[in-house]
Amino acid sequence: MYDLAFVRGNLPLVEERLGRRGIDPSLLRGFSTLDAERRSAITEAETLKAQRNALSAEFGRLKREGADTSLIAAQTSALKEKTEQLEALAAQADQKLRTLLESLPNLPHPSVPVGASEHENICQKTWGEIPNFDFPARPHWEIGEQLGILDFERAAKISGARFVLQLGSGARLERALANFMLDLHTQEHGYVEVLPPSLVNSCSLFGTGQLPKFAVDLFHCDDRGPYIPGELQESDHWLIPTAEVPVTNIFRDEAIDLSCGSISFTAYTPCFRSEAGSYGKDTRGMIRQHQFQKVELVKFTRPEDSYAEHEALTRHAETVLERLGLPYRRMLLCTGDMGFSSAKTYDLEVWLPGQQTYREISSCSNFESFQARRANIRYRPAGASKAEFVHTLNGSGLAIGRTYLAILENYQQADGSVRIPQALVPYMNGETVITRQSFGRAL
RNA sequence: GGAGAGAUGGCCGAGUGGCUUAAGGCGCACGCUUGGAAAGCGUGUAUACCGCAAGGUAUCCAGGGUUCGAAUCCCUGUCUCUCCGCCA
Repeated sequence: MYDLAFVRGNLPLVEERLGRRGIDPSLLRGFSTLDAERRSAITEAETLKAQRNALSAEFGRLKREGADTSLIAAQTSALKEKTEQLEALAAQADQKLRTLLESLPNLPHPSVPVGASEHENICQKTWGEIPNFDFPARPHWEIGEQLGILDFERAAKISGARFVLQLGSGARLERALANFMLDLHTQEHGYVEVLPPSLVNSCSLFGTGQLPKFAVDLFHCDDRGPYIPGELQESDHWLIPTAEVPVTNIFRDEAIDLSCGSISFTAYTPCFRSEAGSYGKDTRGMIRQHQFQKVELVKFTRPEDSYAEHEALTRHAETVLERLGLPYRRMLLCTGDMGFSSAKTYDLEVWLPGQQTYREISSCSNFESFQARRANIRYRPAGASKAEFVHTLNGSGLAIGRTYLAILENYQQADGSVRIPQALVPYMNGETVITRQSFGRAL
């Protein structure tokens, strides 16, 4: 969400930047009228209220003196009616204005290339050697199922499509990755580990920008009744689509201390996504699941630090891939491919030999003050009397499921076994290769 | 799930219909005092919105209601605490 006064004072700029995102600037056409309507209604209503307050004080004085008060009582009653009408008018205009502003995506940073789709993203770097196998590279679902560590059929029986059951060394690999990533970020990159709730209320989802527009992408619990579109509650429950939501909302409605620099959190959580609208896409394997686990990086920074922190955070995510020896490239997303709340995003894409393609494994964004304004997260700049909105950033560091399958595909061997990257061996209790294993399945 | 008690400024806490945006204390900031510090004394200390400004409006958990007038009375909701039940 943008600052009202900023939009008012910079309408052409806002329209131009929205245009870059492919948003029709005529959306803002009603802004000026609505803004004027709102302001005049507020001014009038407040003038009347001031009169009413003065009369009420007078009433109290007369009452104490035992004088007649019937005239003033009648006057205030009449004023009250008029005031209420004007207030309703102001509230209506305010609501419309708010709805308009809340529906607009963040303005792209000037360094973001203009483009309509992912095809216009810019590759900024590539890292690592693409493996050259002397046997046909297989996709992870074949590798995992043959090793007995991934079971998609039974997961479908238990829960339905887009779930996976991990077993034995396969389950352990997931845990090893989580621990490896958390240790790296806490011990070498200065993040504080947090373990947030996996269910959040709708106010939190509004704060990070998922609500009200993207409700269909989320799982909603009906323990407090159905979701009424647009209604924000503090007591309903949604499954988190990413740890970004609970972690960014840690400081919702607070003023935090950034005098010593940024605050950095890392969190390992499950993530739940409805994947509505992705029917038939990535149906095989564990690329696109209703549930996956992710280690997330979140930063709260002063505005002047946020772009340097964005580069740092992205490097932190890249370091995970480099330590694991997984080839990747860094893409600077164009305006048309960025998420709703982001001002600038880098995607990290890992090489998947089984599919001969790069796939997104991390998305690192600077939201500037967009989320902070929605979630009301502020800080007091040194020497300033007024609190300002912080900048928030986050990135996957990394999505575990996709890291997992990248390891299966990049470290596969001719005999179907999978080597464990050196950095993970200590987390695998010394295991260096995953070989075929069975767990009660008739072989 | 049942019963009860609460929610007031950065913090503690007073306040049961008008003189309360809110006593008092703590904290913090500035000044005086001091060789320096502490103590002491004094002054100040929320946010948002409207307004060119003077100033005004709103906010005592949230939303409704009663009233000429609500922090205060009524209703609903949320959260916290205590006890009981159930439970990893």
